[in-house]
Amino acid sequence: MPPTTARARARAEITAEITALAKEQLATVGAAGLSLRAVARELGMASSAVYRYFPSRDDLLTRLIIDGYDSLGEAAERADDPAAPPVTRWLGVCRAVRRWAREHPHEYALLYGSPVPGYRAPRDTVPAAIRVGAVLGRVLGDAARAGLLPPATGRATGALSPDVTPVLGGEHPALDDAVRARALLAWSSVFGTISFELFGHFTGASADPDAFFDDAMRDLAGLVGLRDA
Amino acid sequence: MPPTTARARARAEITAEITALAKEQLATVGAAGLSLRAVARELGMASSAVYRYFPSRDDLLTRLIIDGYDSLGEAAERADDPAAPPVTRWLGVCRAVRRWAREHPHEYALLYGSPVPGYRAPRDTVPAAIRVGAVLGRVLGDAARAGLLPPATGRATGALSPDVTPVLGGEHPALDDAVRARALLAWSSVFGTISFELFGHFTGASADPDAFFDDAMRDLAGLVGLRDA
DNA sequence: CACATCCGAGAGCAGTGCTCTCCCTGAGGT
DNA sequence: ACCTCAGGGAGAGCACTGCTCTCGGATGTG
Repeated sequence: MPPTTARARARAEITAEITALAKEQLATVGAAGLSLRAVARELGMASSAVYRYFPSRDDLLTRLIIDGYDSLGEAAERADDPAAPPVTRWLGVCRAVRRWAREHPHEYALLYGSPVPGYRAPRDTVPAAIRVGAVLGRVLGDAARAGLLPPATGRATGALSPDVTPVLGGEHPALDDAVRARALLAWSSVFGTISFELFGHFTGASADPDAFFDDAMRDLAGLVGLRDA
Repeated sequence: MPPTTARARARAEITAEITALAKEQLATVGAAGLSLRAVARELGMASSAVYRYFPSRDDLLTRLIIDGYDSLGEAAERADDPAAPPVTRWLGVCRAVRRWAREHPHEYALLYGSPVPGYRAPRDTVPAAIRVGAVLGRVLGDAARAGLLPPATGRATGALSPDVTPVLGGEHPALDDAVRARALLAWSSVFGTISFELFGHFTGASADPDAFFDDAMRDLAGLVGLRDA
């Protein structure tokens, strides 16, 4: 259902122009430097006019955040080859995430860095945010179903909410809370390593960042119990 | 050598007052909301006068960053009981870091969140930043020297810079690059987990965050080869 | 005492997010 | 065909920011 009325068409178009320009500005000056007035200026319209499309700067940011999650999620999905063995898949997805992060550092910082001041992520961002995690979760679930996961230890700690089950591989005898908890740990670890690298906490620590990252991701795969063949 | 001249005394005092007030403001409104003018106002002085003490807002931030690293580092050091077994020590330090992070969320975000826009951390922050890592490194080194680490695998990938050796346990036959790399991974994972929790990426995922964190940290300890007894 | 330095205050510049008011255009209903 | 009324643009304005510059007064040093 493309917007039939000319008004709606124009509105959608201008909204897209604004977000595109904002994304450009985000990529160059970062989230904190993103200025509504600047995009308006560059777009040749009064700053007040932009408010017809985005009620506030935070709403623009929310748009960018959602788009960012989607862009990252898509990159992860595209990088995943369901036919490949588990560890290979895991590594491939991790590499894709890292690659995306290095190509879009400001966007990455917006997603996984400090929350924007006084800004609470609205619920709308959740579905997009889950996409990346879901890819890793699928790798885990597929491995379980292929019998490539060690038997569950049964050390269910009750630390996890049942809500995460579907996104972390789904139900399977080899997937108990302990495994899922380790998957969650691995997930946050992936972003921890990437963040550390991107935000400069590793500067001077690794001589070969690519090799270090690959080794680390393989270790994480091993932590959650993934193995090939 | 306390500053004898009254001028220097007053200067140090006012500098301290400014940082204290800035820290307060940081704790309430966050780094992005930190306003030099507000500090000046609350201090009863003209905004321009503050610039006599801090050439720019970023310099104030640098001060807060260094203090933050030191505060966190001290918390970690105080939490470490060198007499305890390795995993206990590891867990204790991790818990202290998490505790500090939860008590100082904005300060934590300033240290480990997105880098401040257009702001490059000066070299001064490095020594303070290393303190936390050094505590974990010491736990690793002590474990190695106590013979509580599995023998090195010898899978030296050359991914690490030799600069990290001293801070990651020092020289020891049980500490090769593979172990150190895993320690570095564990380090970033600790902060990845805490960041995810603090920045809301775990919301709804863990029913018992404390238990989840402890389990995760224990898993990480196992990953680097730590074990008790 | 004289000189130099330090340091506070005020005005001012350029920029920000956001609001309010005014006005015109275009779409929908009668 | 007309009238109405929402949609959307422009401009002025408010309160705020970081930062600079200039002007005096206080303070320490030769």
